[in-house]
Amino acid sequence: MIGRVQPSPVPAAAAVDEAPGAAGMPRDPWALEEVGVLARETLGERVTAELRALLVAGRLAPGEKLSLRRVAEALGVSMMPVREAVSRLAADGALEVLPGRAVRVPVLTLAQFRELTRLRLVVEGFAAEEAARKATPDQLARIAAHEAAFRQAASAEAPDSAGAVAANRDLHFALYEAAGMPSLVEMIERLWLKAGPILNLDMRHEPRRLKGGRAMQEHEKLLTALRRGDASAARAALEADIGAAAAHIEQTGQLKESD
Amino acid sequence: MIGRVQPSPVPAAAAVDEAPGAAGMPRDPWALEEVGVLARETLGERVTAELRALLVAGRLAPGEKLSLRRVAEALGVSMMPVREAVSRLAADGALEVLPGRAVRVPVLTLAQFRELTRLRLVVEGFAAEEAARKATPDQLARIAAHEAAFRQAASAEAPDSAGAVAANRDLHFALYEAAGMPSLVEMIERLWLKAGPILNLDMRHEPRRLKGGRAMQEHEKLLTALRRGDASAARAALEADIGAAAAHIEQTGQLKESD
DNA sequence: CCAACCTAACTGTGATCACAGATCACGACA
DNA sequence: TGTCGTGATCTGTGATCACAGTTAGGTTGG
Repeated sequence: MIGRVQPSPVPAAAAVDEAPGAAGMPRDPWALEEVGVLARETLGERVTAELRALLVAGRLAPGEKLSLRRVAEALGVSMMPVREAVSRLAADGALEVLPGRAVRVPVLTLAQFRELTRLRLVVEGFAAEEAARKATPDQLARIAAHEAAFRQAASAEAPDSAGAVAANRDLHFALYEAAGMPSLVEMIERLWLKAGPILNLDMRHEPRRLKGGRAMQEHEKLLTALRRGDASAARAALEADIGAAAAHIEQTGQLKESD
Repeated sequence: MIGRVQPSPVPAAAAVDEAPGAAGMPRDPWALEEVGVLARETLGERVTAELRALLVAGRLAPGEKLSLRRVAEALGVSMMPVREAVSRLAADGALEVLPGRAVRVPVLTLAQFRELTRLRLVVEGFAAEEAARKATPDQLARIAAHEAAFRQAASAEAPDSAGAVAANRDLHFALYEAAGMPSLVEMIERLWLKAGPILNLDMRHEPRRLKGGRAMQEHEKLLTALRRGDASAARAALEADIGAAAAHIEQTGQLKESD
């Protein structure tokens, strides 16, 4: 069910407020150069972003079926933008459309999950190395902030599972963006889109499980490695983090056995 | 212009002939299990595949503008499937849709091309290692066949540029599929989709340029490494192949300087 | 009481229409 | 002669309608 979608479908096209009215009297050419191109966000992109967020956050469970019409109704838009969004996500493998049936969140095979994990180790490990070499102090501070947020959310008396998931995601992607390679970040986003539903669904379900303690350790090692500019240590810490999470998922047995 | 699109737009829906008529009298249940689900290919997927093929083959030049209506007319379909195809390809970065203007093949910045090359070295290098470990004799034979085809097409008196491009693509992807990791292959396809237009447009333009000789050397080294199961040698050969091609592209100066 | 059929609701897919915005070319004014 | 305004044309985007296929539920026959 898509019922509990983010409750802000109505003010859809109200985000582009800074349109500078008419362009009458260009007396001050400097001011016009600073406004940027005011990127118009199409409805389809908006729906795509919405679904992506739900997927990486694990709020759409594997096997859950989606209906174009219901999603459209829930988001207050026509069926058209939803079709576009689903097309894109299906092309990425983040959703799958059964032949004549419905569109649903893919359920990963054990083999598929293991392949995904190996790819994450290769790609995200490379990103960690690169980030260790090129991260600026400002970026380091931002990563540290997310690490603190994760620690607080995960180690509190009443663990904030949603907050931990979000902080973990922010931490990782702050790291990856520090590598300064946009296409690499997109690549990793695609991997997370596929693995997100299981990974974060589980993390949301049992918040403080060994994932918590282990993740915090590795995050700390990662930070010190980044501060020293030690690429291989950063890679090792990140690989340990990914590996620990993957091992935990595997032993919960939420994965399909064969094809 | 989409004018010189593959000249087979008319027999579009004529490929799914093996529909077993009516399902009257299921006397032989065994036969029914073998037919598979006869994957119905939707029109949108067909158009997507068509455009993908054009892109990786370099038959759509960077900066070339596409029109949904013209592509639809050229392919003999409605505008709808083309929209879906363009949406998917745009999500992959293989096409880009300017805000209010048109959809066009992206023109890579020098920096973007270098990033893409680095990612290819990481990902395709990993695939080569994995293939060296797990390739079966049958897969090795297939790779060798493509290598022979490339050699013949590239070293002939009148070089067959289109054939060389196709053989090169087949060779590489036979290698990557030998790694036995489907998601990895998809990942590499996405990279080729982005880099294909420049890479193969150039290869098509000047067929026997140093790219030819160098590529054949590295392909040969790659094959011997695969036969020995030498993972690091296979990676080295592939990296040399990619690096040589990339260096050649850079020195032709077809890339935008900044953003 | 169980199984098989049959109907009604719902699925994604494709086509067509409507619309705001951008592009481009022609023509008028300075 | 150079430059700006202006209208026709074409762009992608979104909505609505139509359709074939599937699914699920209720009913009927055994």
